[in-house]
Amino acid sequence: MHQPKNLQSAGLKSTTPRLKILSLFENSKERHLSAEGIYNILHSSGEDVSLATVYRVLTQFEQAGLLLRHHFESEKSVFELNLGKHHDHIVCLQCDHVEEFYDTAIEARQKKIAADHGFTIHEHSLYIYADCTKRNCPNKR
Amino acid sequence: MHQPKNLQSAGLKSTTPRLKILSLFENSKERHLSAEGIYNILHSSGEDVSLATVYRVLTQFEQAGLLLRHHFESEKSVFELNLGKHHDHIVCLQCDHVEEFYDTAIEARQKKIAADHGFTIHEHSLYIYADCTKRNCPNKR
DNA sequence: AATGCGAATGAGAATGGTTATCATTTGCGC
DNA sequence: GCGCAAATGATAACCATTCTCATTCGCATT
Repeated sequence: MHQPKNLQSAGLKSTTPRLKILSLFENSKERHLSAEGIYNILHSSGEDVSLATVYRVLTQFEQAGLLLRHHFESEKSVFELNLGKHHDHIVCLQCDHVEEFYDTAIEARQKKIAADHGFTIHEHSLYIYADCTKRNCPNKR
Repeated sequence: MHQPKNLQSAGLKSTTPRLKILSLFENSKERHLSAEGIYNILHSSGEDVSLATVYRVLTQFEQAGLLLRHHFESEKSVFELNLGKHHDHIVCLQCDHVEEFYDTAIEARQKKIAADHGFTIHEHSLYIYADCTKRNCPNKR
């Protein structure tokens, strides 16, 4: 019940722009997309959605729990489908490729550290910035 | 040799704006400051430094290794003196207070995870967003 | 201490990502 | 099919940050 399959169960009317953007996230092979990226993809496939609407829809989807927003080192926000499983990210500095990981030990340490400092964790973000040049860097920039 | 005491050893002329900003970081009790914050502090103490200069100096200091730049959840960059000891951050969502920590286990796990994925770590950022309301939240917003 | 020159600064314009405004259009219950 | 609230598109506005360019300053050299 963390990620509703359709828009109405998220309390959102099913409109053309929303459906297009949602299906983009579900079908694109790149899980992590920016507003501008989405706008460009839609326009290059002949779908006209205004940039303002892209931003509005992304924010709504985030609030509805459909999407997660990330702030990597670039200035723009990046979004991914919220599949309900928390994970952290490795971001390639060469090609912007993003890989996901989850580590029980890190999660546990964080909880303990926050507790030791008297805090209650709300959320956290862990981004590892790295080079994947020795591997097959998929989309060199 | 990681954090030069003065500007010339960092290859920077010692000018009034640079000296003021550096001493602000060295003397202010809040280690983490934004460009706007610095501008405001300087102006309320009668020191006139233009906002453009604040931004320029912060960027130069960062490149010289004097300062570290962080992107917390707010849209603006936050800086702190680079004392040469890496650490991560807990950011209070109530009052923006920042606390630092360092955990050997987390560092080790990160290195291992990156290696397992075939990456070479360049750097990483770990921010824990939390509530310190149960403690004495110093500057309620 | 006066000179000169490249670097630094200030004021304000410009930029890039994102949000707000408002007239027009659309989804959808009746 | 009607009607109205909600959603959209076009564009202006916003905010943090960077750029431009004329003026000023640090500092090495006389």
